Amino acid sequence: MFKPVEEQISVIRRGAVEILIEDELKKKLQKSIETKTPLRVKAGFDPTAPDLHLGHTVLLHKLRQFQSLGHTVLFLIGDFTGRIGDPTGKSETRPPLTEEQVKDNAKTYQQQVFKILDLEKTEVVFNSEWLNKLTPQDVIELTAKHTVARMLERDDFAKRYSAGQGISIHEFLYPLFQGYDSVALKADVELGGNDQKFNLLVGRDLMRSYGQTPQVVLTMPLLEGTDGVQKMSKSYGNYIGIDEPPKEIFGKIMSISDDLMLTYYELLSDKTNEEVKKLTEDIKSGALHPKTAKVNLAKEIVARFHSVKEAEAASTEFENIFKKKDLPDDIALYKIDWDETEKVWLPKALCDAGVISSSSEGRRLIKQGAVSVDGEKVSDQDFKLAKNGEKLVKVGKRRFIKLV
RNA sequence: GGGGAGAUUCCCGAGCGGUCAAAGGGAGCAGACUGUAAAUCUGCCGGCUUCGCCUUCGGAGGUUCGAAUCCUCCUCUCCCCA
Repeated sequence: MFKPVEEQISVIRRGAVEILIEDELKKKLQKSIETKTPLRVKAGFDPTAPDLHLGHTVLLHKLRQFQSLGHTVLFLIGDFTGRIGDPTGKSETRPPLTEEQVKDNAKTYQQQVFKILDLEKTEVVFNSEWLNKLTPQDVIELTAKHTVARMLERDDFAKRYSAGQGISIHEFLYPLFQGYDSVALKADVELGGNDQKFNLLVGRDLMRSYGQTPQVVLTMPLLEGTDGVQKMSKSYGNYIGIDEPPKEIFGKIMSISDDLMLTYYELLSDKTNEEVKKLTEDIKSGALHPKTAKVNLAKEIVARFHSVKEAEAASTEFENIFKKKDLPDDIALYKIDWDETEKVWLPKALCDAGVISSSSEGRRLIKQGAVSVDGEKVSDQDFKLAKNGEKLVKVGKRRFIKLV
């Protein structure tokens, strides 16, 4: 039922930043084959953000690969930590989530996650199950297993400490609790983003302290967002959500830089290593046009979360709008609230319609020559629309609205 | 407990009491170009029917003709000493 160790390893290794320690993983795999027992592969998720984006899927893909190899995924929802509220982001203190919210989020999570994961081979677990049961005594025992100096080894702690930024005590507890999760679950492997490396290693130490065989740690790179600068995150507004409409996903992928596209291929595509390598070379040599490669990537991703049909449709429409400068299929209609004069200042109307955020923005856009009504460019900032049937207004290249 | 430093527009980060809606960078938006919503270049980037007006610089007061800039108190953060 299980493939040979080397074969499994090559799949597992793909795209990973690090595997600590690979030899241990081999041993675990060997044992799993001998005992016909699947490995328990753990990955933790924060219940504060129920909307998954492509960044999350990097990890999910790796989990899926484990499942394809016959192993069991422990999908851990960190509801305990979520309910405490993580103030790491100093600018805005996250309010603690209620039990209700956590449950709702968890549900949404699962709906999305199983677009990628195999339901049959997944155990969904909540860490409040065991963390809530810890007594102060237990917590002290847990904290006694680690030192402040070691905590400060963690990169971001070290940086913040020397930069004079605050570190709350409970932040020290998170790695410990996360590690304790591994103890409670008797995990064989834990996956995480590269930024999680420290926490994952704490898990190894703790398991050893509790007399278990330490988990193997596998880290995956963080996916950069559409800006190509920061990691993909909802709060940076540079994310591509897997629940977004086909057109959005397609468009957003088309907006990433050609360089970033290659990274996306590596981390998100189902193409094999060899295929990705060839594609990279072909782009470099000019044999393959980067746009073509990007279109293919966009289609692949859209198809994954929607369907091949919708991916094709999104692709066609993209070409129509940006190449042939056609109109999209479905343009929103907004009914203007006409006054007695039956005229309305265009920026105001666009603002009311929600196309732009203020009439000042409308003025600016007109000044920049970005607005057209029924194909005619508007140049007068005071342009007034008369009540005269349906008007098609275009703002910039990709914002359309019909005004009535 | 004592002594210092700081809180600025989406983010980072400048800011002589007037010329500050506030430098610069990033993000974002637009235009040109193009091979795409890539890259590059240029412009915009608080609000208001805008050659003017209104609201912003942690909060509340105060000093001034005038404050993001000075004073007082408050809240929060950081550092050093204990």
